[in-house]
Amino acid sequence: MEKQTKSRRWKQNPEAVKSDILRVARSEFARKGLSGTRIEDIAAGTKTSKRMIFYYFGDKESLYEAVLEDCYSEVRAGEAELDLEGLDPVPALRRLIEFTFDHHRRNPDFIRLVMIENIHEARHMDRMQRLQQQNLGAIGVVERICRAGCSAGVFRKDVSPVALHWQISALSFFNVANRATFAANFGDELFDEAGQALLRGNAVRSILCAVLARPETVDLP
Amino acid sequence: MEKQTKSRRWKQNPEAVKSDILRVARSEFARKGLSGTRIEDIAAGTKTSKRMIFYYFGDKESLYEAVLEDCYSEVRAGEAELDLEGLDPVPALRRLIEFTFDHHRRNPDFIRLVMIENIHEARHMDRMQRLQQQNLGAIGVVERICRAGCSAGVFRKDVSPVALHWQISALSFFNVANRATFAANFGDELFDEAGQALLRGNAVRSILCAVLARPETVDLP
DNA sequence: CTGATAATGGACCGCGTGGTTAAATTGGTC
DNA sequence: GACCAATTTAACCACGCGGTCCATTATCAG
Repeated sequence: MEKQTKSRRWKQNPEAVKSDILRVARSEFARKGLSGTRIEDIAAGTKTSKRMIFYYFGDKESLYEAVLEDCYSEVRAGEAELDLEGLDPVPALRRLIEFTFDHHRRNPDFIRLVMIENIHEARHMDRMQRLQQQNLGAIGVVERICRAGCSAGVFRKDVSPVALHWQISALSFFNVANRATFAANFGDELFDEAGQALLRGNAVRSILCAVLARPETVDLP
Repeated sequence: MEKQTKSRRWKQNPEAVKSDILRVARSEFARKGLSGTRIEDIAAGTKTSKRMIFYYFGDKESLYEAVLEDCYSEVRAGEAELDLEGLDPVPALRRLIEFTFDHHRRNPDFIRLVMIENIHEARHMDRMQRLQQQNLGAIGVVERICRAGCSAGVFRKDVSPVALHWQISALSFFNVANRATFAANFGDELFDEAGQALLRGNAVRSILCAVLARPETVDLP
């Protein structure tokens, strides 16, 4: 019984077809949204046909949800690569902020899918409870930093891990999500390398500063 | 020649019809996006017919642009009501942040339209240069505060007005735009009144703190 | 009143698009 | 080879929806 690895590879390969579809669908949905995407356009980018999309995913909405879940998992897996073990609270938090900022920049399709999901008031996301665990993990990182920082006395006693995560997300997310309109309104100076470095530095400074018990004791960038 | 005010009011009233259409269209586009919105749905909410929508606005995309411009003007007009005259830099900035935070919360449809416009990579917004002036006005407020704060020595010398505006927008915008997915992932505790007060206070603290030359000299909330 | 124009109503059209039906091919099993 | 289920192809369909045509009414100038 050497099925998956050998016999399947001869000609038919459903897994490959499915992930091929998911790949193309992700980019289409991210670019055009749920209603804006045409299944035929997805099929065109695939090695397979429109019919197969319905064969494997049922309908448009289910495909969209599969894409969302797929993309989310991948991104959360990427986040898991961040290692803060052994770092003191302040450098750990600094690194977390910088990492998140960069990570969001590297995953614009994910950001766009989340934007789109917000337009839909998270209707589909609500249904996928598989993500909840991974999300708790994301908060866990912040929580550990907060505990360490508080008990060491360097953080304010009243920092809220969720609010802190919110703040990190807000700056990192907005940077990618609203780039188009912000640039259209106020110019694109903030979006070249120098501008991005400035925003990233500002993010670190402002968040750290807000969290520290005595900001003046730490040198901020 | 008492046209607008009298004769028009008898039966026909194009301006009223147009603004009626705009009103309904705004809410539909904000909720469903450009491709997700059905003109017939707009018509259904109007006192007039689908036919008239095309009569006055030509096609769907033009209507969408009209909505965008209309909404933008209204919101920018609302912003103009903020009066910072006579305030010192620090309280002025604090008030600007609080005002923006609240103002965004009060205008979710505007936020959603901007989100949607970002999905479209600001394609339509680019074409409406009528907004540029109003946008410069928005930056002007920040600029004045910065100049005052810098020359008074209370702000860091290197604060960038555009970056500062970016930061204020980021927190205020994300708070409304990503409420759905954030709540789906991490719970809605941050979105009741207490949570919002916390986020608003954090926004003030972190931004102020990042801008001040010597944070420890000012009492932060 | 009359003629011209702006504003409506309502039926209508065409085609893009999500989704399906039915038949053919493939790979594995005995 | 015979048989079966999974996979794939190609043609097809229904209909929602953006947009239009044509006839009718309201308004105003003269």
